[in-house]
Amino acid sequence: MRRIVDELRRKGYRVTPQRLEVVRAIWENRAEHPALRSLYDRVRRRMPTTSFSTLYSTVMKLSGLGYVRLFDLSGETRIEVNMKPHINIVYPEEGRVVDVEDQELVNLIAGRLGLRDKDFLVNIVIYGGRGKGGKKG
Amino acid sequence: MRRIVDELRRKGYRVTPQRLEVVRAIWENRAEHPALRSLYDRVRRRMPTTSFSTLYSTVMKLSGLGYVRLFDLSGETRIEVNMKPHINIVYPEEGRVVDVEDQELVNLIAGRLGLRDKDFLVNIVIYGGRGKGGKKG
DNA sequence: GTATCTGCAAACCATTTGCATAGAT
DNA sequence: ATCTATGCAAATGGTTTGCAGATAC
Repeated sequence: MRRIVDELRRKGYRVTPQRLEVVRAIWENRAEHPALRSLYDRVRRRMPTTSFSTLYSTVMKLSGLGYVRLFDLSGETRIEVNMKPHINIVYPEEGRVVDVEDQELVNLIAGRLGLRDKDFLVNIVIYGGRGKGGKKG
Repeated sequence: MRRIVDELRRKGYRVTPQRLEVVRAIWENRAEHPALRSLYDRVRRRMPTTSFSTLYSTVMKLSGLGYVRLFDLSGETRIEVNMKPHINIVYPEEGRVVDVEDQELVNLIAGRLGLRDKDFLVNIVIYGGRGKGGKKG
């Protein structure tokens, strides 16, 4: 968090109020893996002079530096801050993503599938009831 | 496959040449979990008088009936035909999705996370090398 | 015969890009 | 002073929708 900001500065990137607020919002809302647009709403509450462009370029920078990971869910880009291989339970119908702390299971999966030295994320997508209606998961 | 077509007819949906070819293309290319657009290209090779609209509405129908499942990968909608809980290894950088047949591991995960009666899919997303560059996974 | 399907074209909408100005260092 | 960041506004691109004419039943 502060580490990220320092690292940015160290790498020659500039730390602007907008950027600072984007990083802060990502950090504070990391549990819900927010979509870019909902993150944007949050950021604007505290720093109204932030454009989506700025948020976007900041997120891309963080992703490129490996501080953040992006994945799609139902047509939106969502943010994952936990960079360690771990498990997410995904409820596409509700747009909800829940972190599961079970390193033992992660290791077990990695061992079983030969992912020992791989950088990976386990998304377990839970489909609603009957298989009716739902679109993209 | 033929089952699907019969089922469609039984439910009062009409089986047109275009629709037939869409179902066929989905089935034949199921292993690569094609994106809608690439599926469309395939369909047009055999049945040039098919619009994207038609493909789209057919896929949505199949999804609604529970014959097919849709998920996002790097901004595209991709198709999953295997409706049983199973494991997909996803390589977002290459846009590749590989089915893994390991029912034992699936059961193990389900047991461990209490997903016994849930309808789910395990997507294991493999991130490329350094964490640089890559965008959405 | 008629309710559904097809295909064209337009709408949608999150994302992505270009560029002139502002600002961090 | 310099070089990166900001924000506006336009472009992109896959998806989604509306509707008049065509077609499976």
